[in-house]
Amino acid sequence: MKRPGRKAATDRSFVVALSRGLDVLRAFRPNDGLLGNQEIAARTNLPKPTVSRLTYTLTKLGYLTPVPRFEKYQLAPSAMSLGYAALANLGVRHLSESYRDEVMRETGGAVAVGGRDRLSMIYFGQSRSGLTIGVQLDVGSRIPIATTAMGRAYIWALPDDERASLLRELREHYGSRWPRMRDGIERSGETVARHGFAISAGEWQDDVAAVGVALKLNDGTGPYAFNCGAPAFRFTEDRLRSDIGPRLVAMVRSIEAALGTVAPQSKKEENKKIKAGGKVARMVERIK
Amino acid sequence: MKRPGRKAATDRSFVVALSRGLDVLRAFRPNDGLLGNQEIAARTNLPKPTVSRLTYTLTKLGYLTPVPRFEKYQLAPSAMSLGYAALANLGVRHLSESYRDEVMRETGGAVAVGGRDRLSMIYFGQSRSGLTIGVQLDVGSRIPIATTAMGRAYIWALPDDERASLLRELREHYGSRWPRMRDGIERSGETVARHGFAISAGEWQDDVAAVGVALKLNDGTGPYAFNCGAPAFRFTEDRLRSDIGPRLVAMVRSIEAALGTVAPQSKKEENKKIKAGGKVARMVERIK
DNA sequence: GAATTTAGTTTCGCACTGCGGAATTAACAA
DNA sequence: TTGTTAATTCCGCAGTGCGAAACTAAATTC
Repeated sequence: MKRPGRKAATDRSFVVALSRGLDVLRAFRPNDGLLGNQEIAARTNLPKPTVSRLTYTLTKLGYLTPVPRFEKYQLAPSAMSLGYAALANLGVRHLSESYRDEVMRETGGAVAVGGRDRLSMIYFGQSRSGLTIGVQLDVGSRIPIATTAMGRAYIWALPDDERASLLRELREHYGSRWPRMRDGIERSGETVARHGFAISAGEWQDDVAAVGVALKLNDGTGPYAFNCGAPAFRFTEDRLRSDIGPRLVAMVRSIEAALGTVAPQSKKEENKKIKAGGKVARMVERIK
Repeated sequence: MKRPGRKAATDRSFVVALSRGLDVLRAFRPNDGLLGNQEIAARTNLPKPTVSRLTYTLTKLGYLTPVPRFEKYQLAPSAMSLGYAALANLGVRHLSESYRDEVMRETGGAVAVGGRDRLSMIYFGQSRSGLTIGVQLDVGSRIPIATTAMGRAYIWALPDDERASLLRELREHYGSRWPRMRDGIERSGETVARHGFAISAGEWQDDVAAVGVALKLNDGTGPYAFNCGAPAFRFTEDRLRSDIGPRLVAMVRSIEAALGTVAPQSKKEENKKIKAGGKVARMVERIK
């Protein structure tokens, strides 16, 4: 008999213990700092002894710190270092910095790049001036995909099939709130098609207005997306359309040019890509 | 027969698969961005099929992205979000920000807080002005424990037994280079005892000079450490001793006061702590 | 100060996972 | 073609990782 609570028994390459351990780490969300085994068990739906073993392992490895005073655990610095290795390797982050700074200075808005994690976009980097008060987002911050300019730009940069499955996930997640969100997403689909940027004015936080533009890479990763936002009184919807949006589009196009993302650079590369087709297809299929 | 490559078979609570999966993630270091299964296998000393399964699992979970173009993997945004949750929960980071800023302005040096991961210190947060060129360290950056001011301050804030075992690890790690490092560490032990700060002038990077001061918490986590550094021509050894060092010590004492780290706050807490003794001891013992 | 509640740990037998040596497939290079 | 290098698939089985239930230990209630 199959034990309860397992993933599909058929997938012999999926390492359940690893998945569960990472779920335990993810149970720690910003601002609830300390968690006991009990709470972790509740959040992850894992039985207590299993959680006990996983926290024990994670502690030994240095990803969790016990806080004896409260008999709870806290994420440790090691957990951080995982993430920041990721950051350092995201070329877009570094390469786009000067472009972001420039647009920030020109527009007075905060400019950021991010990528997707589940149903959120995560900030890789951002340019803020002392002026851009209000929005206090840092590297690593999450914003929802469905209601933000960055997220919507991302959605419309996805290949059709991936977009479809993302939208399905969003629908499930949001339940009754979905129709309103879908409308916003569809509207931005139009602005993306027509002008290259998505808009969200007051749809995420009612005093924040922003535009978003996606960046596609040709290495199979991404897409990523940029935004430029400010308090609503500073970025009127008109200004977003006529000034900020086009500017951000221009910025991203420049970055694309700098990255040479348009097409494989050489005959050889082109060749490689075609030949790799079979293998890649299998790879993607399996991951799907 | 025991299979090769396993941890001590006796520890029934240690989840090997989780440990290995995290090792795979850690195999990605800043600036070598893409790794294939082969390279991961080499770095982690795991057999190829095992790596295959782990990368498959991590990819499915969204921690790795396949880069089909090169048939390799890259750390994905999800990996980052783990680390960020850690950051957001480190009260010291946020609470110390204004203090750090002030010292940065007063001294012209970059001021940072960090904690330990293995044999490195990791930056949680830092204050840099436009003036502090040269040192380009970001949140998440690693610097060695043995040769930096931050690391040395940390070492001398550890309880004796933990310090001893850390020093042992360092000795093993550095081999023939150890004696020189030990000298530096010992020297800073004296300055810490006498003045409260550690110095590293040109011992990490020969054009960087810094002081470090540790912060002990009474919740059982940490310790953490602060540094204040600048190009060597700006911070002469004399100035470190007479000006920067004392200033950083004063800063950390203020932060400690603000955190109320000196003793348990209430009779009830005190009580709790004592009663918890037995359980805590067991916990620590097991983790040791 | 006994009874209850709440949180975490230990036990233990065994089902099934995760393992890894060896074979296989695939993409290139010569 | 043949050789080389890298990744995946096979597959039998050792032993890991599992989780229900029992247990311990604090904190709380009455």
